[in-house]
Amino acid sequence: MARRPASGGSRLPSIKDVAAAARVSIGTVSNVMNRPELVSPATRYRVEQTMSDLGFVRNESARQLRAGTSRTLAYVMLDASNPFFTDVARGIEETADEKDLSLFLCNSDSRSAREYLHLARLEQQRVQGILITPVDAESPALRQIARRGTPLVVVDRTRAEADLCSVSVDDTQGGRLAVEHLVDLGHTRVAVVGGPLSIGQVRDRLDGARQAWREANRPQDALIHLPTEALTVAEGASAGQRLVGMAARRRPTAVFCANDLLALGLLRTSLAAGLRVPDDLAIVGYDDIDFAAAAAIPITSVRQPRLELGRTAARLVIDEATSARHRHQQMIFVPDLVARASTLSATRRPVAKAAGAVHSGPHPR
Amino acid sequence: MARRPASGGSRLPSIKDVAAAARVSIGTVSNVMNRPELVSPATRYRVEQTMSDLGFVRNESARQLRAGTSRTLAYVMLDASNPFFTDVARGIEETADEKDLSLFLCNSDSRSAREYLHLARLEQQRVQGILITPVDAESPALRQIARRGTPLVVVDRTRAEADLCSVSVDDTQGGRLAVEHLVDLGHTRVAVVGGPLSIGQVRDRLDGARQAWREANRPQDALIHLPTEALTVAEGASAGQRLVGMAARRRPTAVFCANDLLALGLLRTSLAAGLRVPDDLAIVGYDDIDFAAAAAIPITSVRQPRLELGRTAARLVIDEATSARHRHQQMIFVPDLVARASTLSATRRPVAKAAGAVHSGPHPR
DNA sequence: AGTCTCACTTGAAAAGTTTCAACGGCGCTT
DNA sequence: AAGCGCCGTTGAAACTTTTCAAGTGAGACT
Repeated sequence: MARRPASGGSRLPSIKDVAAAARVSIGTVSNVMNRPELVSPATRYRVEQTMSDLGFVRNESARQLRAGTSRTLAYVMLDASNPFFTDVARGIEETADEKDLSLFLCNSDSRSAREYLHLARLEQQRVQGILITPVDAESPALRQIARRGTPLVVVDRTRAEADLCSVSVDDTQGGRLAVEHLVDLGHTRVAVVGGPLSIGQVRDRLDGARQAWREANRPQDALIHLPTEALTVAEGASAGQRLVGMAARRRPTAVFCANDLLALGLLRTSLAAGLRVPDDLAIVGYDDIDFAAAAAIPITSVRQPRLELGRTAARLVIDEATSARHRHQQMIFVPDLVARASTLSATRRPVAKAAGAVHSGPHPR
Repeated sequence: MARRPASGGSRLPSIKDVAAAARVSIGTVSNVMNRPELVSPATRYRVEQTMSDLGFVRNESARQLRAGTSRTLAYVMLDASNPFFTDVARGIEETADEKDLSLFLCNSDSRSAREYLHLARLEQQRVQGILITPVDAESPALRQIARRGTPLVVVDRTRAEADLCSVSVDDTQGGRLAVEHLVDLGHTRVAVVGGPLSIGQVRDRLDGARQAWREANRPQDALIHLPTEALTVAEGASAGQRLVGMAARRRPTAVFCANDLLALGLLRTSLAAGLRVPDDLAIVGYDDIDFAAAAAIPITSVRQPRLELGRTAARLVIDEATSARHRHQQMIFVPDLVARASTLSATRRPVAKAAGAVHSGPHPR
């Protein structure tokens, strides 16, 4: 059983107390923990007993100070309540587990000030590496951290300058896929929903949408933009209100939402207002979070390989931390479109199974 | 601009380097950081300049080793991809921010081994306090950690022994609310969906459901249990399959799901199979996550005050860490029911607005 | 001129661990 | 009996910071 140390205070026993109680030197106790093969079985056993008797807990600060290495990675998430990012985190975790590193999650909640605070603390903590989906991918603070020696990789964004590792998905291409899909289905009035434009992902996705629209030779003004303040279900619902408020003949017959949360909110408002989806209004989302497929009318969405994103990012940061000759890389994944009921009307649906999701392959141009 | 230290290696400059470059003693540099009012403005300015010139980053391990205090809290979450827990985390964060503490999130993913690993590392890290939604609330490991001196509070579970602080919501009561609601609506065949029973929350919610059923004098065998392997959308869908496979006259007319993820999965399968919700099948979920309200048919759910849960837990752990005379407390919140379209058929719906969610007050017995 | 105060600054100890050169004893070999 | 190598153990230095008693010097007061 664990007992408190005999001393009056509540101080945890140190390696010194263990050494004294086990009648060995401090060095031996340390060896028991770090290189047990150097210690004779008898001594080792005695020391281990003493450690558990005393309730010894190794002091990580001291360990790290002396040894100079830490065993943790950190991921600074843009929005912990968006399942997309928790899935990325899961991917990171997988690789971290393999390498016996632990992962700390921090949430910047899209606020630069919070992000900065987290980064400062992580750097002071001398974590092995930082993964971050930054509020602003071009921030010079990121490079500074990397330059000072903490490996850092940008997740889900690319930096214009290639001065850092980054792992991302081609958002422009994703936007194109979405709109090409709608064009293929014959839609001629389409709305793109999303904002704020300060978020790079949003900009790129909408840009891609516009490109595809232009290339399909559709008139500029038949693609309208409904701005939102954030990428949330509530904002999606509010955009939906604006949409259903429009006169039926002016109203777009399809919308592309910059992420699935918006799409979910918009779907709900539209159904509540009596619109039929997809017949009156087709909806495409982005991210393919589980909730998109689980919606009552499963939502067509641009799928990003989020677990793979996380895994790759973790691999890169570990490489940067351990390999002497590391080159920065910009990895860009290609998204694909998962067509579901929110765009495929029953008559056009290629597969009879009502519940089935249809994975499109790489999209034909 | 930040420059690398002159020395060939990539070692970060230490306080000693700063002192040398600014021609002051080490103690003065430390004072600049920790008690700037003791340092003359001129010196302070010079030291601060030097720090930023050299790209000095304070070593948190050394600071913590010497000062003996840490400025971080940690929350070990049961399932980072369940929005309920990220909302609890947000509540914790709020309080942590106020006290200028930073919060690290760890994900045990419902696996004891991972949980144990995280706890061990956090204890070694000497964090200020640990908040945890444990896989097993009765685990003796939790008490041991608290006894050794790391303040620890259990979130969303109560310990049978009151040897730790805990903050939770009355799950039995929540189960009762759900089933009372269904009984009030006249349902006579009800299914409860959830598992595994090793999860305390699930046990309590189902117990509450049974109690309410018994008290309504409904026959035992008219309340059936559909077990699940986990509390996920996929498992909910699979339970839904079993449900729709039943002969219509034997099939329950309402289900109570142990959480909203199950309810979402089940809702989707039911709709896909052509059942009308709530007329053929009424559905009640648990947790009232945002996605429950955002579903195409908004789901009636038992609401827990999750932000408040987090805030309170954080306050308790901080109290335990700082106040000399702290008494362990078990705080139990009372859930309430949010009635929505998934149980209120159009004819019975009390409010005409199609999209509106109806918050029930404390439920009448 | 001597003493006192005050505002800053300094130097050294201390925190708990890791690391490594050195040591002691033991069994072998010659 | 002397020398050697080996195994297990030891002791001390080092990591970077905080803390605090003590020191310095300038000005004020008597």
